[in-house]
Amino acid sequence: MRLSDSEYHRLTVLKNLRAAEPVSRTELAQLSGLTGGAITPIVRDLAARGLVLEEKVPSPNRGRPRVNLRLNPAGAYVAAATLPSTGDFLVEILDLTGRAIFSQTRPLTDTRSLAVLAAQFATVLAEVIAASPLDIHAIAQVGIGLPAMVDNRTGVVEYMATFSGGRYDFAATLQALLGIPVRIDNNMNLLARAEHWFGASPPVDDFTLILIELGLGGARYQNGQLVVGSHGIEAELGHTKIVPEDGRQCHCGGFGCLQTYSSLSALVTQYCDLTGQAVPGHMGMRSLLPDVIALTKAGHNSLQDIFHRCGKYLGIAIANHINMQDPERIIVLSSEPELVDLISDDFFDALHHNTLEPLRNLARVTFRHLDEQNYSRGAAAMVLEQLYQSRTTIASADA
Amino acid sequence: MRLSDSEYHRLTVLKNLRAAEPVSRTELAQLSGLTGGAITPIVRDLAARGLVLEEKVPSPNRGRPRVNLRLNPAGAYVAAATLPSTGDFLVEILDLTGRAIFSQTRPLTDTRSLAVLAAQFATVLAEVIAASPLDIHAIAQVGIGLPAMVDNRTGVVEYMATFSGGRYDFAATLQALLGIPVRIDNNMNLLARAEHWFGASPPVDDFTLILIELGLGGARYQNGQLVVGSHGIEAELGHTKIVPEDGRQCHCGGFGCLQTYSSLSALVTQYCDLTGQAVPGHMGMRSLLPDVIALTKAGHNSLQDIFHRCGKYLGIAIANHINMQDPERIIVLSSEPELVDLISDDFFDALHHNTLEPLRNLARVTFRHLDEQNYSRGAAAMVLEQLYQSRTTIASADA
DNA sequence: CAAAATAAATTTAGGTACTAAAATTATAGA
DNA sequence: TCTATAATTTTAGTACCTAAATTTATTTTG
Repeated sequence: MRLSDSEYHRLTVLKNLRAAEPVSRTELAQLSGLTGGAITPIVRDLAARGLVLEEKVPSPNRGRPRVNLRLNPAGAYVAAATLPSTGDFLVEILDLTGRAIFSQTRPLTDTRSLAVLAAQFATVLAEVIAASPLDIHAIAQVGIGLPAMVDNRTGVVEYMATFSGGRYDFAATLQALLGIPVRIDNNMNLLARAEHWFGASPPVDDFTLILIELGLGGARYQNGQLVVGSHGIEAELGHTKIVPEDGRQCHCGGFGCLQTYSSLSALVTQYCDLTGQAVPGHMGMRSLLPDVIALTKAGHNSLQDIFHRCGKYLGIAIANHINMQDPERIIVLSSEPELVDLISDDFFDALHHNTLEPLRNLARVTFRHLDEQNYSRGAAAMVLEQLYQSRTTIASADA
Repeated sequence: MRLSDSEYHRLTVLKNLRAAEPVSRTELAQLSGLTGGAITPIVRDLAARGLVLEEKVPSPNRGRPRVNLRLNPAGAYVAAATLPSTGDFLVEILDLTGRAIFSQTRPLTDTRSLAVLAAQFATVLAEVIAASPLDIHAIAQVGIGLPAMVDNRTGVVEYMATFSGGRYDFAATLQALLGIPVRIDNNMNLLARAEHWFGASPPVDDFTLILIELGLGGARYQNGQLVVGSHGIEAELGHTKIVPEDGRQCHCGGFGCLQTYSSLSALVTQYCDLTGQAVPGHMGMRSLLPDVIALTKAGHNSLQDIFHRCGKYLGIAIANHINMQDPERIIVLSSEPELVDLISDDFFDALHHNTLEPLRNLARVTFRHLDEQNYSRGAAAMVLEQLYQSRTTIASADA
C-alpha cells in the first residue's frame, strides 16, 4: 500500500533518527530533506508518545545548545517469537532500539499442522512473557517470524514445509489467543527488516539479502521499502531452478532447485550420497556439517567438486538476479565462516563471468556472518514500523 | 524518484480518464478514489492546458447531465523514433491517445558507434517531422526507443550490442541537435509502458512483459510504476543463465543464456548448427525462420527437440520469475503465432511443474501477438507521463 | 408550464502538513 | 550586562485534500 506523504516523512524522520542517533532536530531536518519547521511537530508527537528522549548537552560554542534526540529504549516493548535454524522457539522481548531485554528458547514439540503450531506459539509466548520482568500490557505488539510462505499483509501462512494446513490465518488466530496485536512475516523478510532498521547508518534503501542455511532464502528492499509480490509473498530464491535437465530432486517436489546445490543441506546430502549414508534429518545435517567441511579442507576431491559447484551455482543465481533487478548491494549471510572460505573463489568467479558487463562491479556483493538475533530484531522492526507510522492526534498544549 | 501525493493523484486521474474514456467527473472520482471536489481543479487544469476535451451529452434521465471527458488527441503531439525488429528506423508522430498520425521508416545505414547512431536519429527525426503535416514546434517532446541498456532517468546508453561507445549521453546529445526535449528508454520498457497506458482498462498495475524476438526481453510494472533498477537499467531476462554447465555460447560473451535457447535467433542458429549451414545475420535469420518452422511442423525430429527445449526453458525461466517476484500477470509477446503453437505445450508444462505450489495458477500467463506500433506508443506514453505530472500554475480566473 | 425531483458538478468551510522567514530561546564570550 | 550566535519554534502563507452545502442543468410531474 502506498504511504501518504506525511506517513512517508514520519518514517524517514524516524529511520534517520535511529541511524544518526544522537541527533539534533536541525541535523534531522537536513538528513530527511525537510525544514526545521516540519521536524518540530513530528518530534513533539514522538516525544509525547514516549518514543523519543531529549537530552540536553553542554554547548561547545556559543549559541543555543543543541538538544540531542535518541530513541527511548523503554518507549515500547515488542515480543518476538521466531523459529531460527536451531529448530526451537526463540522468544525475546526487545526494546525500541532492537536490544533484547529478555530471551528464552523453548522446544518445538509438535510439527503436525499450522493450527497446532499457532497454539504452541501462543503457549510459549504467554509463558515467556510471564517469566519476563514485564507485564503483558507493557508489550505493544507481537512479531512472529516463520520459515514459510507468508502473506505479511494479511497474516495468512500460505505454505510451510512439513506443516499441513496451508492458507492458515496465523496472525488472527494468535491475536485472538493472546489478546495483543500480532504481525507475522517470513524469516528472510525479518532479516531484511533488521538490516534496514538496525543495520548500517545511513539506512541502506536498496539491497538484496541472501541467506545460506539448511535452506536458501532471499529478500529485497527497494526504495526504502520491503519488496513484496502481488500476493504478499517474498522471493523464493531457493527454489529457483538452476539446472534445467536432470537436476537434483528437491523436497519441494521440483528438480534442479538452487537449494539442492547451494545450501548447507545440499552439501550434507551430497556427501551422504557419496558415502552411501542415509540422509539425516535437520538436526543430523547440522551435526554432520563440520565433518563434511573438515574432509573438504583435507582435500577430498569429490567433496571439493561439490563445494565448487555450490559456489558456482550461487554465483550464477546472484548474477542472474543482478541482470534482472540491478540491486545496489547484495549481502550474503551465512553462519558458517568456513563455508564462505570454501566457496567464495568459485562464487566470485561465476558472479563475475555471468554478470553483464555494464552491471559488473556495480552491485557490491559482500559475505557477512548471520546474527541469529536479527530474526527478533526484524520482528521488532516490523512492529515498530507500524507503530511509527500511526499518527495520534497531538494533545493541544496549553499555549 | 518518489511522486508526491498530488503528482500521484494527477497521474491516477489521467490513467483512469484514458482507460475509462469517455468518463464523467463523478465516475473519475470513484475510479481514482478521490472526492469530486478534488477532481474539479485537476480536470480544470488539464482542460486549460488543452489535454482534455469536454463533451456535453443529452441526459438519459433527469438530473444535471454528465459532461463526458476525453483525452484531446490534438492536445499534444509526440515524435517517436524507434528501432523495432525490422532493423530500420521507425519514426512516427502520435497524438495524445497513442494514435499515429504520421509514420515513416528510414534505413539504418551506419552501425559503428552510438555517436553516429545519435546523429542518424537526429537526421531522420528532422526529415520525418519536416515531411509531416505538423510544424516542429507542435511537437511537445521526442521519445526514443533503443534495443540497448539505457538509464532512462539520465538518458545515458550504457551498452548496445554491435555499437561501440557505451555510456554515451544519448538523450542530451539528441536534444542539443534537435532543440526539443528528448526522453529515451529501452525497447522492452517502451512495450510495457504502452501496455500500461494504452492497454487494458482499467489499467493493469502489476504485470511482467516478455518478448520472444530475435532476442529475448523482459520488463515489469509494479504498483502502477515501471520497475527500474538502482542504475535505471531494465530486466535483462535474455541473459539470465538457464544452463549452468556447457551452455550454448551467447553473443554477450557468456554461456547458457536463456536467449540462446528460447529466442528466434536461438532456433535458427541451432537449425544451422544441425545442417552445417553458416549462421546468417539478423536479416538472414528472419528469412530462414519460416523454413525452420515449416520443417518442424512437418515432423523434423531434431528440430522438434529444439522447439521443445525452447518452450521448456522459457517455462522454467518464467516459473523462476514467478517464484522470485510473484507478479499478478505475465504477458508473453511474439510476432510469430506459429512459434507459439509449437512451444506452448512444453512451455505451460514446464511453467506448471516449476512454479511453487502456492503460487501455481496465481499468476495469469498469456501469449499475445506483438503489435510493432507499441514501441511508438510506449515512447508516447513515456513523454505523456512527464507531461501529465508537470503542474502549471493555474491562471487565476476572473472570479 | 411551473414546480418538484434528481444527478452532476462546484463551491465552501475546515483541516493537515508542508515551506520560508521571522521570532524566540539559550547559551558563550566580550 | 550586553552582544553574538546557533538551535529551535512560531508565524504567515500556501497547496491540497475531505465532507457537506450549494449551485446547475436537466427531466418528470401535476
